[in-house]
Amino acid sequence: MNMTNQVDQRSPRTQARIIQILDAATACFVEQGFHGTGMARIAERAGMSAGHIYHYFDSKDAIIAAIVERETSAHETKMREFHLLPCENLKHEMVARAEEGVRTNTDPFRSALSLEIVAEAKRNPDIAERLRRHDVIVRTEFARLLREKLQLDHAEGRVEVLFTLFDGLAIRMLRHPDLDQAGLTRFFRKAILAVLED
Amino acid sequence: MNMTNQVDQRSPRTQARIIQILDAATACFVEQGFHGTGMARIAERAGMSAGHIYHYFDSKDAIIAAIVERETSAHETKMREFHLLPCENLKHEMVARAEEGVRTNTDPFRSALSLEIVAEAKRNPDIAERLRRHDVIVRTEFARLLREKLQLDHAEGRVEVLFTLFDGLAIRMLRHPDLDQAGLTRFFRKAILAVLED
Amino acid sequence: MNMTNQVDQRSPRTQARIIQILDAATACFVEQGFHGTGMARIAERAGMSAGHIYHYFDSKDAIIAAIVERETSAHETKMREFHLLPCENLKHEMVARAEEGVRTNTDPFRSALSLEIVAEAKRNPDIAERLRRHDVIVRTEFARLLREKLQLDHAEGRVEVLFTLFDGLAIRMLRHPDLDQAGLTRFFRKAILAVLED
Amino acid sequence: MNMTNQVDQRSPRTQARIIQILDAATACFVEQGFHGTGMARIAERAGMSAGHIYHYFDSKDAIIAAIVERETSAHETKMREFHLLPCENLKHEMVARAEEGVRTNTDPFRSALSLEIVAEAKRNPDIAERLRRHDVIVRTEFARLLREKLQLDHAEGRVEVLFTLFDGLAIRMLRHPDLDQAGLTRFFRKAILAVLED
DNA sequence: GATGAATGAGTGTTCATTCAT
DNA sequence: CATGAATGAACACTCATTCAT
Repeated sequence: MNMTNQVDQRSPRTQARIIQILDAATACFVEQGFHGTGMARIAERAGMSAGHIYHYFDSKDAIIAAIVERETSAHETKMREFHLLPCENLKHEMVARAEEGVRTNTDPFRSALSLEIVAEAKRNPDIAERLRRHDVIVRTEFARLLREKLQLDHAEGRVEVLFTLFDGLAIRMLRHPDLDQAGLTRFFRKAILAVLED
Repeated sequence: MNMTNQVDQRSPRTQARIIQILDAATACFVEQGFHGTGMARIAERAGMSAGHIYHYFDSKDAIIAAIVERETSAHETKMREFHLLPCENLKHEMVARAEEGVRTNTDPFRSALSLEIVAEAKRNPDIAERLRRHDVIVRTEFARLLREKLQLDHAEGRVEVLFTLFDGLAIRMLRHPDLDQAGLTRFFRKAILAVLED
Repeated sequence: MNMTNQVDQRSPRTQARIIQILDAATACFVEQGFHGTGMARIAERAGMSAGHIYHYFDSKDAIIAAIVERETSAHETKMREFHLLPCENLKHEMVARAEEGVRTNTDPFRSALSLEIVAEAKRNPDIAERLRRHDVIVRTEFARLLREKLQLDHAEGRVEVLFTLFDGLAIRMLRHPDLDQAGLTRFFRKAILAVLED
Repeated sequence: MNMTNQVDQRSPRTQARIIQILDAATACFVEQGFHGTGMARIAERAGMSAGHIYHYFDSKDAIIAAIVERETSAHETKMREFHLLPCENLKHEMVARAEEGVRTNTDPFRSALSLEIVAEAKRNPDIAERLRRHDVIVRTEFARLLREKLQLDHAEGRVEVLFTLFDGLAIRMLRHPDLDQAGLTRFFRKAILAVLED
């Protein structure tokens, strides 16, 4: 069901190297953007030579593809947890999780990474395709949740608005880095509840 | 108070040239992104030589800065129109405008441009600063509107959520280009109304 | 009939630049081979920056392609001169020209260039194709000459051997740079005459 | 007198490894050229790791040097066989062997290898030197043969032309891969006989 | 004003070679 | 003996920017 959870055939050392590179690259991309980051800088931060990165990744593009894979994979796992929740009080549980989601998505690092991925998707069709495949999955599953567990009609439209809200946070943080999270969360909750209403 | 409304000292010809360049660059950036667009391409599209662009702009960065200026300026003007609306039925008028806003923000060209600017802000502090200055203005004015004309408390928090919704649309379009706009709009309206409720 | 003799649309300055680059590249390739020569060295020798070469040629490969074009073109012109010779004593004229050809093909620069092109053809299919197209032309024309003006049968086979002899000179020079040209020419003539005999 | 016939001090296993590497490298060089072949590819084809090749060869250059050594050595052995032939009918035997030589030298693999070596000699003085030392040997011996067994004067000049013919075949094959070998051979023979004539 | 020739620093990427294991 | 991780120098090529004309 989830190909990314396959047993990794690579040696522990190789896996560690890959994580080193991915972490270094993620940090660089967050700070300076994909195009603003040279392979040399990623290499330096990952503690290896630039040339050696090419033993693990075919190209710079392959690095961001792997980062996207890691992020979307984690996100899908998170989303899947909703299905395990009990039906009763699901709505309030969702609101609680949404509040946690606001905290996560307003984290400067996460929001910056999110934006960087989206920006790269704009000019890299492979990244765009990954993002869309991922979106289909979480969108469909989430709509099914609303339909089956909350007996809501027009689930797709509701999901679009909910996802729009969370997507918007990354840009919001960029425009207003010092926003009052408490004030935001208060009405975020109201908006979500309104979207989840009959 | 508004520097962008200063009488433009430049000759009409010069102004026309500048608009040519800005339009060409905007189109290029939307299609291929800021870093994917070379000065040569902008020049070609603007119908002049690459070198000549430097008579009007100091650098490539200055071009995107001018594009951002133009966009934020237009946006501020749009926002200011709300103050001219009659108090009665203001809420419904706002919802109506919001629906128009959804149409605008989901337009492929506008959403792409919006995203491109945001992406550039991530690595260009000058652009980020412009975006933030602009955000302060529209945020403050819009909050004042809610406070004074709709007698709403916690206006800042409400504004954050409203702006988050609109910002989110550009990303949403990227992730799900074929989304059903009608379904989205229906719950978008519900969310907005909830945020504007006492 | 000869596309390379079309009126050159390029400005004299551009033409001069192209010749500069071609001459510099030819010299470099002769001395250090195609793969042993960096763009920087060609640029230095041509008296311009490396980057600027790309205003005139799309790639390093395009440079060698142009060199091959220039060489084959000149060679075809040379070959075509045979058709203008009077029929009587044509055979002796050919032998005389052959002796001149030995001098040309044993010139260190020419033989080295010739070898470099052939070497490059081995791994660059585009170059190989150019060489083959050129060979078809000169081979066919030369065979026709033998057939029509010298009334020789099996003209193709004779041409192959004659061309083999001249092609061999470049390698011969590499293996024995100090060879006695007079001694060689003496028997070269005998071989040619034998091939041209009834 | 002949260093290549020294008793090989290396263990049979080592010798086998070296042959593996040499065969793999030869095949790679023929297919993709010396510069187009990476050590990784040679290693893969030889069935060992890239690093391990350096236990047997000091460098990539050393591999091609060894290939040249192997080729020239075999060629010298072949040439030496002429001395064992009876004097009578030697000329016709030589022509017969020449025809076999045409077949060998027009073999795609052999001609490609031959050209690759020559190309490498152009930029690697060590290879050039090996080729020249080898040429001195076979040239001298062959001239002695013509002088002593066929009573020919100007043996050196005759040898140059004969060798030029055989060297030319590799290039000829590149320029005209589909040439009619029978037609070529017919006049090849005539040329050789003419060169061997009093 | 307007051109486009020219620069040069910077890019991602390759690959022969080394060496710890 | 054998591996393959690791290096680093080299490479072709791009592009914003300048400037003589």
